Amino acid sequence: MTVTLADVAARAQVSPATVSRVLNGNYPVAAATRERVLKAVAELDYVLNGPASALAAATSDLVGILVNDIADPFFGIMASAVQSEIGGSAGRAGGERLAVVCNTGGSPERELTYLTLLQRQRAAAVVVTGGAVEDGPHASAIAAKLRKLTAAGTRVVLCGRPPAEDTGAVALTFDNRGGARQLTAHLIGLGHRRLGYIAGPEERTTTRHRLEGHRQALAAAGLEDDPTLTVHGRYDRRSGYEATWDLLRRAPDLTAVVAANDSVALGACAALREAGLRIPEDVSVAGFDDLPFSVDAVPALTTVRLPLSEAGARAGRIATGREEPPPGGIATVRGELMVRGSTAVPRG
Amino acid sequence: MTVTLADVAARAQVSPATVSRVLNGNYPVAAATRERVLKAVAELDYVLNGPASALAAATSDLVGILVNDIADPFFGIMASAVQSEIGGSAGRAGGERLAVVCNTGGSPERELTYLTLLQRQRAAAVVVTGGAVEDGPHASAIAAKLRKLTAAGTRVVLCGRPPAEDTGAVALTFDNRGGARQLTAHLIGLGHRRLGYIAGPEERTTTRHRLEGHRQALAAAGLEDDPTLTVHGRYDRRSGYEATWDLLRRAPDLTAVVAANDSVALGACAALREAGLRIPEDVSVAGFDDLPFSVDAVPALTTVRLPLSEAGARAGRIATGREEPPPGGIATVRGELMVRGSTAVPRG
DNA sequence: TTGAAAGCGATACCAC
DNA sequence: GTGGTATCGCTTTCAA
Repeated sequence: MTVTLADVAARAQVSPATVSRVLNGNYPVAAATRERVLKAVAELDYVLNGPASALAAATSDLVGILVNDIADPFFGIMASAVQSEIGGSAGRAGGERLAVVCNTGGSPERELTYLTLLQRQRAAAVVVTGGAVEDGPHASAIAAKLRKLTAAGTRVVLCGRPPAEDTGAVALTFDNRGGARQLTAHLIGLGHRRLGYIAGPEERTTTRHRLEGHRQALAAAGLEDDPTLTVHGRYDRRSGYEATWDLLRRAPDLTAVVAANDSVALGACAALREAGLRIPEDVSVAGFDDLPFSVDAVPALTTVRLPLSEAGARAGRIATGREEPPPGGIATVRGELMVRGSTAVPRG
Repeated sequence: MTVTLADVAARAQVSPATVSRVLNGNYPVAAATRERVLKAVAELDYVLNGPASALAAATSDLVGILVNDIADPFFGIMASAVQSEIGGSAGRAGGERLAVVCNTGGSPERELTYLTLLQRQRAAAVVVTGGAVEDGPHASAIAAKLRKLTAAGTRVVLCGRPPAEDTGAVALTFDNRGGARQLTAHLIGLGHRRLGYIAGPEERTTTRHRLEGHRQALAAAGLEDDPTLTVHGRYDRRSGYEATWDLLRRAPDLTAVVAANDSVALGACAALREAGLRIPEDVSVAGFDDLPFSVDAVPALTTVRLPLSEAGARAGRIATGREEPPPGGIATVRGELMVRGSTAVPRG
């Protein structure tokens, strides 16, 4: 029924071993023989059997990419960069690697499930993106899994997530603390004194780090860290919308809102407009990530632009062994403050 | 080194066959035996070897999802829906299926490459999303590949792409023509007479269909189809931005712009604002897709909302055999016109 | 440079 | 309900 390597061998009048060698290209084969084999492959329309190949070779050419939310361009941009980087170069059996983008929905359980699935597939590499959940048992279960993966020869790269101790995983982390500090400091420099802060989910590392940076900036300016000005929510638009109404209720005198993420910032803008406030005349909005559409949505937005593509590309290269991991296995990638004319108009 | 099924069998004092049955759960096994096996699995921390399993069973639990641009939320939303639908139910070997999201970048070559890669992996199903390229040789090469996939038992579902003849692929198509007709008719109903149209890439099916719908609406209203009012570009923001400037140069008197896609619409808005025009007072903007962020970016946008999640979910269910394919293998999914208060203010 | 043959690890058929 | 075992298709020594 299906064409096998043996069929190709028969047709080309060579042994299966030779066909395998031609296909994998990592072995000397006489030019004439190679021609004959390639011809047979084409004529029979032969397609290598991936599972059989992976079984025999004890590795596959799958590369897993874990993302929290595939519908969020933040991850889409990173995943895209990783993928184009790993797909490019030649690998085994046909030269192409298959990138597997897995959507965890931010749930540690699904993250673990996907890691197991990739382990089962004997993935060549795994890139885990996005902030981690800081819950103890989950974190250690994931660390244990990462350890097993690296032990089995799978390269593991954490992209935009803090290093995992003793796992053998390489980490490219974003400077979330520093970025948030810069962002808030900029607003304070403009004259803002009452700043609302919309944070992400409580137990995430990104949430905590960004919040810490925000507080550092407040402290550095001698401003009080009024707890009523901080609201937690999810990393999405709706959450930003609701949190902003919440903030306006609690502190009608605020003049700026810092959002821990671009989607959240968009929701904040929607709420502000609905409340009859003008951006940036009445309230300045600032956010993290700087996704392309935010430029259109909020022309005056001030953001910290994270180098998603660069980080993703680098993660992809490290995952495929085309770039040396950073010394110590950890590198910190810094964001850039993007100012698009936000102004300070302390109200009242 | 690595733990195999045989090791588990030895430890549980049963045969490999029994372990396999317990793991796959599709065979009667005595409760006591099952317990013992599960215990051994846990103790040895055994992980099934996917490739070996796929080889022996002649199928894998991989499901491929092809998208044109993973950084575009349009595809992210669909992919997310497909994935959550296929991951949900129990399958073989552990109950989980692995969704493989592949980024083709809109290139037919890469599409073909990925289909081959999935064929090589003996994927259980493939969901191909987004418009197809209408180029003859490519189209037929892809059709041939789809035919081979279905012949090999892989379920193929086209989601948001026109049916492929005689391939055995199920098609869920969006009513792009009808949607575009509705959209343009709505604007005409508001009083607009000079409408710019920003189309997608020339050779795409979605581009052509949406443009046809637009023209049908113009014709129905007895309006001339001025070719200078139509501009082609890519399906992204930048393209919308450039095309809009182009349109404004050619036809300064236009009062509405229809964009073939949401990202394009955002770019159009940016250009209009930059040109000093107000939306919707001076120019009304209308678009396709209705992505979440567009609500914030362009509160007055009129769009055709495509049911991306529903279509994706349905594609996922069909791909996993949990929903019957539509009669004839083709179903048309209709979009909904979303009006957010765009107005007609014929200028001049 | 090429061929022969021994696995790789799980599945599923056939007995018992 | 459970065990034995041929088999899946390819890779990779080892020889020639």
